[in-house]
Amino acid sequence: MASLSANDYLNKYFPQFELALKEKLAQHTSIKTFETGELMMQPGQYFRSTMLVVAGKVKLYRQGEDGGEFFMYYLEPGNACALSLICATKQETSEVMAKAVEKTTVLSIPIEIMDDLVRNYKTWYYFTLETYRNRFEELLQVIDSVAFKGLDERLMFYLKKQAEKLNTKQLPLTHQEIAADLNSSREVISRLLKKIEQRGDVILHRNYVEWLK
Amino acid sequence: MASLSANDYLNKYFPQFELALKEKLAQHTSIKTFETGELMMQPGQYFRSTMLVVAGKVKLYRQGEDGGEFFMYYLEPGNACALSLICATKQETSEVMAKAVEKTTVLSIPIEIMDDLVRNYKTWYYFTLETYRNRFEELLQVIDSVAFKGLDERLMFYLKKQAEKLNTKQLPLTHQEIAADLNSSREVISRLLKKIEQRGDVILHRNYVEWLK
DNA sequence: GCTTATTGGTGACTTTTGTCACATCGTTAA
DNA sequence: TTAACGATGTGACAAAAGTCACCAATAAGC
Repeated sequence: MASLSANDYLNKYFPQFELALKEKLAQHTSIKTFETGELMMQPGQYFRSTMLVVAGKVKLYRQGEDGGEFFMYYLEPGNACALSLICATKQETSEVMAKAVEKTTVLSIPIEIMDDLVRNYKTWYYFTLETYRNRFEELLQVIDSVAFKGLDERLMFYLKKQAEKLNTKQLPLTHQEIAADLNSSREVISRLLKKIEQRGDVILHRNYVEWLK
Repeated sequence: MASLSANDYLNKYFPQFELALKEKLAQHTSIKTFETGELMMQPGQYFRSTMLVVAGKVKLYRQGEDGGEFFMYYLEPGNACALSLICATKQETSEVMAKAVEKTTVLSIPIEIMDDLVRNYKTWYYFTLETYRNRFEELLQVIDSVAFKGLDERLMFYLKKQAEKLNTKQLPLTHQEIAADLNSSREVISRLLKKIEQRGDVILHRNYVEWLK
């Protein structure tokens, strides 16, 4: 695949941006890529730029003091990292981990032009609001599932979200990985998956789970 | 107490706003009050204005399908509701409950002038960013405590936050109320509080808990 | 005063979740 | 081919949290 220019990416994944904004961004952004598994962001790190995802997939998760993980949500092409929008502007540090789960490409926007963008490009301003709102709501959903539901329901919620985001019924997840994302243990997840399989909502295979709904 | 004008409130609780912004707001906002216990916002409701809290205290919490509650955070004078900033702009509905826990006064800003504010008043723009960031971080802390900690630690975290926000060591909370906020049950909370008392971190009284740290 | 409602305490039990120990089955690399 | 490793299954047990039943102390109303 021939590599695309910033302008190509903007046209494809950010069509709602006004023309002048796309031109401005094309002039000032640089394209960065991350390999599968590469850490893009970690607690305590400062931002010097904000990032628009244009290829791949980024996993955002919280890290517990004991080293445990807790999955929050994915970012896909067309998304921006809400935290980098905030932190870049205010020069504060991040509180979450971001990891590329596929080879990922981002447009890197230097913080110097953020002020200009928000002030002079209406579609940028709406985009940032939209971004905040979407991430906020995803966090609220995560809170819901942890606060009000048992592990079995959380697991269903998790699998459903994976099927939607990965856009396939064959979820390439081991029980161990699922357990890590839900901050639980492998055995418990295995048992719950069995129960869900007996109910007919999934079929279990080696190295993947088939989602039937 | 003689009632204050919008301008008085702005000078007192939003001193960082530039002069022109304060004048603008004073012209266009109305003052609203809510009685203790009054519901200010509930899921499914549309916003026609955004609110700046200038007196009292507002409790934000999530409501589960089963009717359970789950405390998120308080808003105090000087705070704005992040959700109302977003929702008002986008004319979408709220996902959380907000309740006045004291007699509360807010400045109500009509959505019509929001665009103008963000575009023409730098201090407003920074204020909204700050608001988003703070609420986001509070949510992350809540997620941390639910995802990684047992109920005993969550209880400590909760009491600590109450002591800070209510600015007193005598926390006016019954065990039943605490249980509701943490979406647990009264007996469990009673037992954990006893344990914490034996450790010397609190003293239990009727209708209040004395925080010793 | 007396009655009643609210608040808090406690034991016994169940359910959910986590942990440990091991077994099994595929896959992969030497 | 065989040893090693990773993924999964499973039983036994422990710990955490929720539930039920009931009691005692305090406060509020009549």
